[in-house]
Amino acid sequence: MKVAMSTLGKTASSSSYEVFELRRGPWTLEEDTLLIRYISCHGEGRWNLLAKRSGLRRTGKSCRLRWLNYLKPDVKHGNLTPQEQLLILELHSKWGNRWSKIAQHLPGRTDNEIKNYWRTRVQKQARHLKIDSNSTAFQEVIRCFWMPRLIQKIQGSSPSLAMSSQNSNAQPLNHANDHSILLSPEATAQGPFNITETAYSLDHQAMNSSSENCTSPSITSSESITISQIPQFSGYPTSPLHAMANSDFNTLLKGCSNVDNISYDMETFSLASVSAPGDFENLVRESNWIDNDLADSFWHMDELWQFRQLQGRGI
DNA sequence: AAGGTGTTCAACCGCAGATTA
DNA sequence: CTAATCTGCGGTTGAACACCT
Repeated sequence: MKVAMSTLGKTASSSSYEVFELRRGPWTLEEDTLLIRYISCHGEGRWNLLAKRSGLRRTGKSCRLRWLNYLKPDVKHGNLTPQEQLLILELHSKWGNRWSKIAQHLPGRTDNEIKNYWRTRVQKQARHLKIDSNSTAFQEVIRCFWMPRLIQKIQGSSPSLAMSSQNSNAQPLNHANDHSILLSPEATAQGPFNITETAYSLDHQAMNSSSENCTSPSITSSESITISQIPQFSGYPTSPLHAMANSDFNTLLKGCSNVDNISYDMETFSLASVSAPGDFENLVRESNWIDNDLADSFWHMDELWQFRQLQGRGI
């Protein structure tokens, strides 16, 4: 798959018109190696120069994309965790398709990956339900069914989340604008999404019934944070996160990433405000899509990535 | 087993704003 | 100041794979 430089129009620098062909399409192992080597010697940035000097027959754009989305060491490969999915849903409700902005709050995840997740998973469900993914109705579905399920999943996979933040081993997270987050030393060391020791206390019964009456989980807060310390959410309607704004769940999410500038609208939150339209409740229950398609949709890409890494090293 | 259909995600494209000469 | 170039973003595409009939 090759394309002559002259066909690229504006993309190609006018000063760089040369008589060689640019490669397109999937990157080969050799190209990856070349790019990694070049960047390890010269650093990233100045992509057009990099493309010329590295010997890669690629545009600077293509090199940049390959590096940022795939080769960069801190890029996470593999399935999005329920925590990450939850954060994406919440941030998308606030910012819309601002993928790069959302990605900034999911360390190791790229805007491309988040965009793909949204289009392939979230929008797919909207299509199944025959509603516009940008509609208020679909937002309701996400808020009342999907998010609580993800929260359940998070809870289920991390029994220790129920532990109180009063854990004697807890220590303050190094978080610029937050003096309230308490994480165990292990959790802190594990990185932003390993929050198993984060204070997290929810009313299980309310949680379990959330998909039936669409009432967001009621809170049995251990009050490790005060309302004044909780950032204010001003985005689209209240969500399970809003519902839990007075709980340690905020601690959980904040532990997930740098969401300092997110604003939680505590003033507008009330349990009454999160009741769901019955139509969607039935629709969603009948289609049974949440459990099957979303919360449980985990793949096994980690192994593939590790395999590729080994290949790259010639192992 | 084979062909058709659906899904995923890496990569491309066009555009706009930022930077540089 | 202006034009050229670079960079980053969001939308879209298409190859590869999975699933279904």
